[in-house]
Amino acid sequence: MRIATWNVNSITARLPRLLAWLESSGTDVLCVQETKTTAEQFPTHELRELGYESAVNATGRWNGVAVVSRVGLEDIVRGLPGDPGYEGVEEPRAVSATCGPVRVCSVYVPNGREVDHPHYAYKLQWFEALRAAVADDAAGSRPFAVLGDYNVAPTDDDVFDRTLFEGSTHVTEPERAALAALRGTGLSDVVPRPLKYDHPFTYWDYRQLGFPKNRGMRIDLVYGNAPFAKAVTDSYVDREERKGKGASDHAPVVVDLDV
DNA sequence: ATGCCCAGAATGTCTGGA
Repeated sequence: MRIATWNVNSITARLPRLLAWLESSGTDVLCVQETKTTAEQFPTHELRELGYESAVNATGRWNGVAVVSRVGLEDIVRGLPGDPGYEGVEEPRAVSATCGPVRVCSVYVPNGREVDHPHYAYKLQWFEALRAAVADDAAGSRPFAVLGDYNVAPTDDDVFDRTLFEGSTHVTEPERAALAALRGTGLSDVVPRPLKYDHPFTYWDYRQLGFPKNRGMRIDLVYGNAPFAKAVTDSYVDREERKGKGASDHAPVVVDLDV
């Protein structure tokens, strides 16, 4: 089984590339982030024509997540129990589903903006809600993974130049502690192999030749429980999808499983 | 070559992204 996660930065803008990539890559289950649509605008019908069902949690121009599967889609849970919300509004940042033998949770963790911004406190609160929400599945015997845009670089090697990130979100100790707490439920980081260069970056800024200069970050992560991790046969970043006109600023992370 | 922000809502110019 081939599972992937991809922050598409608008599923409407990305639809031609998304449909082509699903077919060419042979992906069975795709966790999507930043759909930037309402649920009604989500391309459910186009995906169904390719043989994929969709579980969508989306409300408009910001955020939005989905699980797209051609191997079954059951027990859909939209949102996160205990989601703290931002400025009184719960945002569409999580959706879970069971796809054949595997359960997945597609997440779009809040950005945080600046360390002294309320959005940063919200980010840490959201991580704690995620930890609590996935603890049972993480400890279970069924293969389970939380896949998505975590908006945290787990180590200094996961950014192209650590000195440029001092004082910024995505690299702070509390954010990395939140990742460690999540791993503490029984999840481990399924680190992909890079297809080029030394580090498996998953995001490159659109500006200033970020991608050609490989000024990237690894912030799209796959955290799998022990049965999931044991089944992994390969994992890589499909950086080809970051190339050319009409690309997202994130590349898909692909995981192959023997399940 | 992988190439010097993009998307959405809106129609001028913000917000958000990381």
